[in-house]
Amino acid sequence: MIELRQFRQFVAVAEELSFRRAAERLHMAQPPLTASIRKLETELGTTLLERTNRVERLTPAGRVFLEEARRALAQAERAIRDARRAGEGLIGSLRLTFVASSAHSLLPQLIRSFRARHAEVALDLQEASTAQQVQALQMDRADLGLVVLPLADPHGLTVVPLVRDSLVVALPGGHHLARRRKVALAELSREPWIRFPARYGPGLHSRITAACAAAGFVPQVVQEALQMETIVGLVAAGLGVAVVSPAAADRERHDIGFRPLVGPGTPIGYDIALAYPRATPVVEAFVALARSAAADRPK
Amino acid sequence: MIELRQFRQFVAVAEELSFRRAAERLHMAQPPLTASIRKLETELGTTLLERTNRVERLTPAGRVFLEEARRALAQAERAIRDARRAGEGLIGSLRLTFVASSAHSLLPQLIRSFRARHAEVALDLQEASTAQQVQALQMDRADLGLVVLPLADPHGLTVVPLVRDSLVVALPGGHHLARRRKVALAELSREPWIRFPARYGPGLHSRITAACAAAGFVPQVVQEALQMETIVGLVAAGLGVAVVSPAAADRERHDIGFRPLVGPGTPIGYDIALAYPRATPVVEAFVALARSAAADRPK
DNA sequence: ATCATGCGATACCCTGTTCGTATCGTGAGT
DNA sequence: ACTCACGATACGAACAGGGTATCGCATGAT
Repeated sequence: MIELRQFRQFVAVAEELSFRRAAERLHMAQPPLTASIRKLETELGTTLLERTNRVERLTPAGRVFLEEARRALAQAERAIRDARRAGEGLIGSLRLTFVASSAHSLLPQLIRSFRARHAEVALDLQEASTAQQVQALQMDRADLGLVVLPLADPHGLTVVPLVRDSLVVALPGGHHLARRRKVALAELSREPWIRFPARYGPGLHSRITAACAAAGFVPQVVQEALQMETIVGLVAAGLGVAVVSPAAADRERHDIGFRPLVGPGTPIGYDIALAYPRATPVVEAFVALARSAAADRPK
Repeated sequence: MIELRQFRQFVAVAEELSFRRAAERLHMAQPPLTASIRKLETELGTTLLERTNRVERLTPAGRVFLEEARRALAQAERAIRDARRAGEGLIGSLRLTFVASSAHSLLPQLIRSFRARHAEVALDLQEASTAQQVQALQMDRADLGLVVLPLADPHGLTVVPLVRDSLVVALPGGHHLARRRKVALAELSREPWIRFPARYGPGLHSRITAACAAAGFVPQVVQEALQMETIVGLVAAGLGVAVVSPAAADRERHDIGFRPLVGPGTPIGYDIALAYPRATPVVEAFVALARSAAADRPK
């Protein structure tokens, strides 16, 4: 059976047109090279070199073989290189799902730094609720999910908590609660609420609703809005208060204030985590990157 | 260094998803196969298979490597196959030159039968005088030439005589020489001649001129013509006689006759031969074919 | 729960191949 | 004619690849 070694050896001889120089290039002695080429010719059933006392030229078969052998060597190289790069997560694809609430702060940052280092990984991004993501991950329709904890059924999934966001309440300027350093959830029981619709980020939505129920009230929602900008605007206009992720606090202005929201004593928070069914190199690379990004991030 | 054997082994394992079955397919025992794949993974610096107790699936790197390895194997196969076929003269190219006088009888027949057996050989046909061909062959501008003997300077060329054509003289119907079985060249000394122009087949042209000189006369050329049809027509019309190759005798009609031309006793002939500087497989195949075609051919 | 089955991993040995060293034969250039 | 350079040949040593026997372990059946 003909091996790549013989390809490499023949290419060297063909390019040098000298057994001696080719042997040098291959870091081997000349006699075994001669023998190897001879064996190759026998196996091919044709002569590749026109020999006199020295190598004169290639035969037509030699010219054909040289060209095709070079291609084969290049393709073998490519196979090896690509496998290595795939092993390092440098090429391949990543089907990443994410909760809507991460789309405005955490996700863009992660995507940017991942793209910078793994430009050749094809990213397939898909927004989905945490429950949908768990299903997708378990059914091999996604590789990695950015979810809100806790997971109802984390069976077969590795879960890596990334950041704990404490919720904040957005208050209109001059609101009586705005004088406080922090606001208890129960204090919002009689305030008019502005919320994201439930279908947009059901995980976070239901967490808040559950927390309110635990505090003994049902939020009085006077308005729903999809865009963070809209919500902030409505709050600033005095229509009501809004419980939002701290990412929204970037939009601090004179006519709106953000205050930490606390439950019975402790901040009301929600954990964002990465979940995946199998640790492929690409997944591991992304997780490692996300971990360090999360560590850098001020709580 | 990674070898094709490892490619083949991995492809087998990846396709069977079982070391045992793959080993069977490869006609080897399972333990060395396991060891070989392990070594491959070490050399690649990445794992290719997800193993539990058995082979579960390919890793992303494994999928990449499988695809690229298949391509590499296919390319290696192609290299081997093409080298073999080139060695048998089944692929490649042939730069064939030929004298104009062969273009109407011998050449087409050779080309046809060569093409039938060597369809994938690229034929590069070029008409040239014998002297030009000799030069082209010696300067590696042609691989094989169909020439008229003798060669002035056959240095470095192998010459294979193919056929000896005896010249014939074409006579108008009713011409006084038409009653003869054969005609001596000297008898044409006072006849009006119709000839090919000298630039069209100088080899044969000069042979005839030389033969006339040896017979003590210079042909009285009343008309030159390029096409065999034209010459035959002019002879039939009684304008003169023409010395032509016997291939023209196919055009025998009631108003024209063809008679063998003899010198002092012997037929005046000319030898057509193949000449080549190097015996490549394609050249050898063509020469072998031409020899057997010439042998079959009635003199 | 226990046991049988099947698969891959490990341990060990052997054979064939491949490479290195030494040397020879032979054309080409001086 | 002689020398030089190159490829071919001969032979020995090291190694890698493959074979056999066996183990550990997960899965599925009883």
